[in-house]
Amino acid sequence: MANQQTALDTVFHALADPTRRAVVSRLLTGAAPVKRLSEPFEMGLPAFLKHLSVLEASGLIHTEKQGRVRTCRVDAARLAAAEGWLAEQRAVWQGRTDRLAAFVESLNPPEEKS
Amino acid sequence: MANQQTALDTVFHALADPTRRAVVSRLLTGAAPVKRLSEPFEMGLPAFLKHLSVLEASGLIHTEKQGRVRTCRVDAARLAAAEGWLAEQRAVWQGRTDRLAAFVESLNPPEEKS
DNA sequence: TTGTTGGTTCGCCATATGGTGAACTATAGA
DNA sequence: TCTATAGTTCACCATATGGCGAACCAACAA
Repeated sequence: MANQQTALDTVFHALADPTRRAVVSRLLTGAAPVKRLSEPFEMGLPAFLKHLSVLEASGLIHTEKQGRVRTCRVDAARLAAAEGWLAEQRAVWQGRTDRLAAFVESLNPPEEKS
Repeated sequence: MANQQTALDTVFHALADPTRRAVVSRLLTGAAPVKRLSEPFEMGLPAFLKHLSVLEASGLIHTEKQGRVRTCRVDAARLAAAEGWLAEQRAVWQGRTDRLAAFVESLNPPEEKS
């Protein structure tokens, strides 16, 4: 699972940037070539390509070159991995607060609210 | 919402490190003082404190000092914010694939599978 | 009062990140 | 064939990150 941990590292790191989150959001509505993706942003292409490579290294997107255009598409499974970790954590926390609530109730039996 | 975007930046960045994720996980089972939290890790206290301050800056944890011990506790709402963004994205993607499936079906009417 | 313990601060270091501009390659189209 | 376009690579820069050791402060305990 050390591998998985590294995967979470790179996925969360990739998402920790508004440009990259915007790209992911955009790609979720459909694949797109690099230039089209880069248009909404102020930065130059080299900087934008770095963002793309961070995203690709994280597995959040895959790219494929055909002729002179490179098409990018998102890998929703990776997003799900991040969401999964968070859901796990929430489950732990909810379990704890549920037990806490039960404990408090056991100390202080709930009154019937009329 | 620019503020929220910044909040997502810091939350995802905070989660992009195994040490910090472990601390969050640990704190979800209950509050703890700094030293106890730091014990499982190899690094020195100064380095560990930096991780804590990253977590605190992101709002994922809050700390409070009483006497000479500083107690840390998690803020589950921030975790939920990150999970919320991911859930939103998944909804977009699912909406798209649902529409895609509908479109494909409209082209190629489904056969009744016996 | 004198240790010991929990935490903090400081200066330092190596590396990673996020951006730039300029030069370059390779394909598509006229 | 010529040219415009999509993308890539390179060298460079400023700042952020993640770690260290050493010195330091403050509070509890003996």
